[in-house]
Amino acid sequence: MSTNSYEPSKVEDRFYKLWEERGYFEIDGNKAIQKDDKKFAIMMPPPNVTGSLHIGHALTFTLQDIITRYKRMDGYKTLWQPGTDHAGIATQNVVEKQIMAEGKTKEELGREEFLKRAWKWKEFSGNTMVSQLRKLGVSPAWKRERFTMDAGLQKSVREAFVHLYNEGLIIRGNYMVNWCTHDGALSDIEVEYEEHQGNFYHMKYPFADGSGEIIVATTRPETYFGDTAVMVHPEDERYKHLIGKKVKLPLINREIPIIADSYVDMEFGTGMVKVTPAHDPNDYEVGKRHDLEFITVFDESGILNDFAGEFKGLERLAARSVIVKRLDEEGFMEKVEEHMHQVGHCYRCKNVVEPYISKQWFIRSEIAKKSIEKTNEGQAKFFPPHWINSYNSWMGELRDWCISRQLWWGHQIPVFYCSTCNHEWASMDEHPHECPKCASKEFAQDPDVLDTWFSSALWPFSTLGWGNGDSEMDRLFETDDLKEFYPNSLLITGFDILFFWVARMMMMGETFMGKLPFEHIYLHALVRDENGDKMSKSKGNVIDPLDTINDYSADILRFTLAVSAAQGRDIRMSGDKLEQTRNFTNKLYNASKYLQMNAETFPDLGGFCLDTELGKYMVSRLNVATKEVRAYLDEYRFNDAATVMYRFLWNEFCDWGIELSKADKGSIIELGAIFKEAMKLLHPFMPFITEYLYQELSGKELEETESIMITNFPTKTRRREEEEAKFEIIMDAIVSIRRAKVLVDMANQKIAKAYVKIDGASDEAKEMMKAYIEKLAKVEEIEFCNAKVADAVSDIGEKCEVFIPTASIDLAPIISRLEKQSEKLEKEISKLAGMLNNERFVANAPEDVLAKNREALADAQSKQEKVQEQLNSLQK
RNA sequence: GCUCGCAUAACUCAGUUGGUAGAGUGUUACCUCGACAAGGUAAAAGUCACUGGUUCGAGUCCAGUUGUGAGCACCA
Repeated sequence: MSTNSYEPSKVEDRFYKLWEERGYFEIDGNKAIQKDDKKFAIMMPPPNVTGSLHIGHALTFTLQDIITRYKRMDGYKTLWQPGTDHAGIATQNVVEKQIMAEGKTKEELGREEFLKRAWKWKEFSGNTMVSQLRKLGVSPAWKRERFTMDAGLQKSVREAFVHLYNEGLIIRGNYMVNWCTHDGALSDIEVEYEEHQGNFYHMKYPFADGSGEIIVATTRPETYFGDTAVMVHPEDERYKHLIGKKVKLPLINREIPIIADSYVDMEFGTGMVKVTPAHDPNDYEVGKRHDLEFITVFDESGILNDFAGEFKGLERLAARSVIVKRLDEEGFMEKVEEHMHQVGHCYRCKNVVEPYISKQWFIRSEIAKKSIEKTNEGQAKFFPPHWINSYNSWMGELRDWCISRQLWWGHQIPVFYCSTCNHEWASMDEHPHECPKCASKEFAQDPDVLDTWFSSALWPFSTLGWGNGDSEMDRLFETDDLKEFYPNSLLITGFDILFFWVARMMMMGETFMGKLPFEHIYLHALVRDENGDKMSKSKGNVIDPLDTINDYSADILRFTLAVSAAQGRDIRMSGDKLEQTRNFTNKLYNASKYLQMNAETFPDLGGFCLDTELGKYMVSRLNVATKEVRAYLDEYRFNDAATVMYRFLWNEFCDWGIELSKADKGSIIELGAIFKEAMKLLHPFMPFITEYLYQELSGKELEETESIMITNFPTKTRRREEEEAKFEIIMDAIVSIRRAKVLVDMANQKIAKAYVKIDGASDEAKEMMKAYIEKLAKVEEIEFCNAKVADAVSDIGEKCEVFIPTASIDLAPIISRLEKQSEKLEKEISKLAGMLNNERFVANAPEDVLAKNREALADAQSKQEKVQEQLNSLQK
């Protein structure tokens, strides 16, 4: 190694390029280690094609990459399917703004020209996301990268649509939908409700016969032009007699009846409700029940129409204050109260959403039925499991899904209307030649496009070739893909798109493939800032993952995210945590430097026999770590798996392995091999530094050899109890001596002599331990003894007792420490004795627990004896 | 209103079928001893939110309370 510290920027791009060029990321990238019938498939949730990488992406793709690299190294034929999403509304809005900046409108440009612009923008901006992703070191099968509007996926969308259309599962109709006056129709979940301080306007409606007036209360006075009734509860004694009478709407003087409907809550407001069937979902139902007229008072852009009389031409929200003022002037406003209520906003543009009657396309909710059943039969498993509750409750209340969008950017609905014979049909053919019924050439395609989530709902199988035709076969997908990779093994995504995306994939996957699309669904939480606040541009607390990669490294960002990713828990990201990981990478670098000071290169573990005691001990610890990392990764416990690596490499390998090797240089070759093996274990988390150190210790350059990423993930998990027991004693003795030395103010000094009393270790074992203890405890000479040593400071460890002879030292602090220790032991003894004296405990507790407790009690008691003895001797 | 989380050391958080409470950071003391001061050694620090229950035994299971967060629904 030539430099003084590891420089990630020098290796990350270089390694990534080599990995990708060599095709390691592709499904046969690990061909040499693939095992029969082991297949793993995971889909990348396609990020918005014109977006840029944010910290949430960094988290989700890091976790996906960890699992993918793990499976790939573990011999699975692995597909991680990458791609991007066309993101209808978001992308269209961006392009519209560009055009507006040029002083034009999209209508002036025309649909065709607009789409050209959108594609251009997609080409320009579409690579940003994927190139940023590469910086993160992720390893999806890039050669298969898809786009939700590429040719094959357009075909699959048409295939799906036509199928559902012909089955009657897609229908078109005039219904009340969520309408954004900017973005058009939205599905139910695209509306975000927010608390809003509004007003409750109490309006006077005079009776038609001039015999007085009634008071109705509303939050949206501008809709009253569409009122076609006033309703009261049929049992309401106050108003019963009014049912059937007529009132006149203020200013416009249209007469409407007072009707009775039990929907009315008598306690709320005045108990009199204006009914506006065309502008309120409840009133819509009331209107149908009572056969009322549906009067729409503003157009698709929210501009009031003729029904609004003098207010025609005003925008609905702007009109409110004008209307209220006028009503007040004319004496129609009884009072205005403040009123807190929920107002729906468009999730894209934050515009206030209106209930609006419109002719739209819907997928009927029946489509979800089987996928709900199968999920509850356990055919797909959620991690963490409680998400199934949210899934069920949402799926259970599912209403028809509005899938048409008044946009140009997206999959245009493949339905055609013949103007000659009025025939309507859905066509697989992008450009049909004639009406299939009357052969007329006079027909037009529905102008709307499909909800973006319609195409992403097909993602788990459309990317595998379903419905693609065969144009891109063997390039983007292969013939057997569906057979090999459907259902996908796993989905990793954020809980926030459980309904938007996961649920939709479940219904579509089940419908078209007959099987749920995933075996496992891992939903991760949110990344927050160090104060636990949500990151947002307006708050200015956004952490840009690319900045983090530049300032630290991709490895550091990845590991920090992984070690923080406890299931179901939000992640607080902070500079402190990144620094902790940076220190960890520095530790690894230095450990490797130490190894290289002692040998040029190191073999791979497994190619040779471990001879040294230390080597055997460390390999046992590695095996324990291997077992744990595997178990944790198999359960998607990323934080636990990462913590195990941290613990093993720092607290075991460096703190003890390397230190002990200073007393046994012969073990260093073995430790190097073990370290290399540990790099494999760590590779999924930190792909770059592990590759670097692995090659360094092998004395190779990646350019001339195979990558660590297609070596076998460690499999050995056998523990060597015997060696572990020996080293536990060694470490205990070392810590005990160090503790004793602190007491006599000799902490960091070398001392001449120390005695160690170990019960039950053979002379041979003791001989082996000697050098290690001398070196690490800094003692000139260790002598093993069988009895207490007089005139000595002692320390009682877990497995041994040590004595440092002393002539003249201050004993007071030693005595106080021992007294404290004695108190602690006393507490422990009374607790354990209490348990063991309890007949019911002894009768009911399992044998191994009893044994463990008895042993613990005996231990504590003998320790206590020794402490007491020590105290006695010192206090003389 | 319904559903689902969370509450453990000063701070951030682990704690997987119930079996003597863990990590990192921070704190204190000491250490430049040839991997690493982005480091080392040692130490101190917890009525596991509260109340009750089940059990021989509860941070862990059950019921309730308080605080806190999220999702869904309703609101003329």
